[in-house]
Amino acid sequence: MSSDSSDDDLLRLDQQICFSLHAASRAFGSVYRVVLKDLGLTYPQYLAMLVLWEHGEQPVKRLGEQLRLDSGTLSPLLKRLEAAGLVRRERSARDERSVHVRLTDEGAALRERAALVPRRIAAATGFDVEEVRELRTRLDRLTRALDGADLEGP
Amino acid sequence: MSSDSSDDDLLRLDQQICFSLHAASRAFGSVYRVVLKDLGLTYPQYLAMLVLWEHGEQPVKRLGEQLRLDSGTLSPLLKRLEAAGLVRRERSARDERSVHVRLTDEGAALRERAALVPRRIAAATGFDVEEVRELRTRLDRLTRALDGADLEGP
DNA sequence: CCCGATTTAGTTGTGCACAACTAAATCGTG
DNA sequence: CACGATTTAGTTGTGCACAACTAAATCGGG
Repeated sequence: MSSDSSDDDLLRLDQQICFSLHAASRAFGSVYRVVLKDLGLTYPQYLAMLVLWEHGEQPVKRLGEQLRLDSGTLSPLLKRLEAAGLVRRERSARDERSVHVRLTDEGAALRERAALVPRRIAAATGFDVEEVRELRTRLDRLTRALDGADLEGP
Repeated sequence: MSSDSSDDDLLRLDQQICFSLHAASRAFGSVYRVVLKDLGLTYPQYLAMLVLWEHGEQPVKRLGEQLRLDSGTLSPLLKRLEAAGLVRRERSARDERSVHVRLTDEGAALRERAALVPRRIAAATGFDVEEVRELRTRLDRLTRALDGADLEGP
């Protein structure tokens, strides 16, 4: 990093970095909201369903690790999915601390209709597969760096 | 895009794209939350202050355009900034529909302490200036594409 | 075996995002 | 000028994110 930038320059640059990410994330959310509307899912609910469709029944804990969400977010979200009849939650008999989440028949069936979603999203981005892959790689590296940052004073 | 990908492949790929962005945005939020804590600002409040520091007094409408936020989000956020003594809101005399937001002396003074924030964030990312610039360019292009998407069915 | 530490979900409270709506001021056209 | 259309903030309701906390089950060292 160039050490001759003024703090004022950095304040502007800084705005653009964090803000671009923030804006892109919300723009994605808007597009998903429209596309997911007739599935009756929100964007975070769709992410949870993706994990369940791919990996099947699992405890809340593991779902949270894959989604990077804690129980404070997942518990009410899963309750809503259960109320919608898409999943069931059951305390494990072996370890009564953990709650296993599994798809209902209806939840599993929804996968068929969800299969149309990715193409519509991909079309909306206008990005090709290679470009998306590179962007994803950078974002994942960024996430890992941010997660591991120690944030000592300047 | 290759047309020989199965819908199942796309469901997985799709998860990774939207999810990477979602995760990166939240990871950024976490880092900002820690760094901004002793300024008494949240991440979105900091974004609003950045705009005010750079462009000065302006109506809620224009603030919303720059932040891509509507009044439903901005009104309570600005109320909290006002309660914290950082901004004042006043109905315009010329057009009483619009409310002008301006920094208080305290709000303007906070800029000095905020000047330390960008370097700490930049350090946490581990990205160099050029890499950040390229990532920002891609994200902005993505946001524009998503904003302009018409979302016709497949 | 026992009791403190750990693990796992859930609850509570705060704040952001956004859709849908209301209220009031202003604009524009006949 | 009158009056409907538009603009601008604000309000309400839903859902997500996360910190801080609680409750209950399990684990493990003495």
